Amino acid sequence: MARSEEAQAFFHAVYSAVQEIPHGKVTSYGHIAKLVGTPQRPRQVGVCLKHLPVDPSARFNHENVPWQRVINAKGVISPRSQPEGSRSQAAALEAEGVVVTTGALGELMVDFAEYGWFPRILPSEEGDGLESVDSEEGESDEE
DNA sequence: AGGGTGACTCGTG
DNA sequence: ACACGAGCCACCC
Repeated sequence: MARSEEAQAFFHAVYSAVQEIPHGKVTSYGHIAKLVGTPQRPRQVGVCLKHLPVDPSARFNHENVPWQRVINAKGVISPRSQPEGSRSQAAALEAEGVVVTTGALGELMVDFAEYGWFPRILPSEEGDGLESVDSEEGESDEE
């Protein structure tokens, strides 16, 4: 294996958590990090998605992991080295009914109040089952 | 083998 | 409200 078993477990946990995001909803890198029990590593969550295999035969790949449903804490589709990346993410989200708006600076944004998925994280799940309670959140912000 | 980069966040000033 | 700095750590020179 190229990666340490520890890192591999992290990748696995992240991909599994992302698969829990409901169709037509979005969450943040930071929230995924909390779901897998490593709240101080939202950045590594980005690394995992960046390296998500395209190859359909891989255990986790672009087809079975809804990578497009993860955006940053500001409600913006994170800019990449390649502009097309964020564009295709926006397209993938719109394809499942998510409205993506364009800000003054060209940022591709999603309204968390409308599409956000931020289930409460129970202490007993931390770094273990990584299952989550899907409570209808009353996230109020963004405007 | 060593250092820079980045699909992030949060605390400060 | 915006700019920085620190923490994080797998990848890629």
